[in-house]
Amino acid sequence: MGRSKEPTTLEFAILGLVALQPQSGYDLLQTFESTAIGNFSSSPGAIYPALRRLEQRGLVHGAVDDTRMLRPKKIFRPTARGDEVLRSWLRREITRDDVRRRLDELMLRFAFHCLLPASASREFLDELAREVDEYVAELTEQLELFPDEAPPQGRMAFEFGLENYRACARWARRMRRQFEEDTR
Amino acid sequence: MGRSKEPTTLEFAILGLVALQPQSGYDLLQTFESTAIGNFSSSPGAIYPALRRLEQRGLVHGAVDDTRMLRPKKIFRPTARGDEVLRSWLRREITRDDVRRRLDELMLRFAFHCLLPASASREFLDELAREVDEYVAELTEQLELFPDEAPPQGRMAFEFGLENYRACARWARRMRRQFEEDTR
DNA sequence: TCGCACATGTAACGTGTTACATGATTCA
DNA sequence: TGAATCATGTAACACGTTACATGTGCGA
Repeated sequence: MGRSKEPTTLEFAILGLVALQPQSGYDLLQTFESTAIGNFSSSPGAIYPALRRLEQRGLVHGAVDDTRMLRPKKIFRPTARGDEVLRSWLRREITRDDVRRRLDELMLRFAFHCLLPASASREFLDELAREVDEYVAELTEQLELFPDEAPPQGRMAFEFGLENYRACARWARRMRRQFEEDTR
Repeated sequence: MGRSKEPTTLEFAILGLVALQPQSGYDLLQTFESTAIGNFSSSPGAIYPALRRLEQRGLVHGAVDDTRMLRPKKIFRPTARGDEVLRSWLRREITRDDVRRRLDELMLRFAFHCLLPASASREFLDELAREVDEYVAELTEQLELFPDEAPPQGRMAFEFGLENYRACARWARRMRRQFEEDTR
């Protein structure tokens, strides 16, 4: 029963999906191919090995579903430990590095926040807005250091990154307001 | 003399940097650590092997700079073939898949567009705006298929992606206007 | 002479990508 | 009976990450 390693983003994605809805490897494949979650990789060559790793580490368990239809599927669902690992991932503090380089993983985390009480989503969005604001301030300072005589395209690409982070902060605040309305 | 493989994003980043300014592996390391380009990985363990691959494939060449200072550095610069490969990468048509999953690589490409005449940047930005618009339309349709009764966070995360692409299209058009002003 | 910045690497490891293999079940 | 879909995998390969190794020249 592996203590061991931090799951991959892909493994977390799979863990979250089977927590939302227990399903087989093939079902997962379909999901990855047909929905936006497919941005986190894809293809049997990644999914099946990831599933097996999760099973070896005791985070998911597959049981054969013999409500005979086509072929019997192995339906995976999180174990108690898997559920724990997933939830602690979802609640994990948002770091500067998450914002810097793993914004997509943060969004994946948020997508699974329906597994937690709404208060967790509120905290997530507050924390995100704060972290992103700080990072935007940092980037803005860096932008001012760009020499004016330099060719413009580098600066422009940088500005795009900055724009995205500004949009992220706005998004977080807008979503946050929706949670207030929903729970009042 | 390797014909051979498409360079990695990291390899293109390095190729572009030495095209802008010939430099040593260590200089590259500094650049990756200290600037926004560091979002494309980092650390000696990636840079040095990538440099050597580029050299083996004949895309860059390093010459020892013995204008004796500290230790002699090996200064890398693109070969004729490397320059060609770089430029054809910069001019490559923008695909849906680039937009879907490699927006960061697209921005890297644009950042190096100062190596090309301004007309290339205009074409790039026009093409990007068009491709992104189409993709936004596609995503908007998908958004409408989300069931209303589903938990909201998944939809919200999806909306964030959509927002980013809208911001991207706006950015492309704004930059495009700057190029008109600059060249009129 | 101690330590730090300069400068360049290498080895182990895990994981994702691509491409291929296999076999069951349904339907035309 | 053949094709398409369901369902699950495996093998080769390359790359990035992490961590470690090594040595030089300079200033305190």
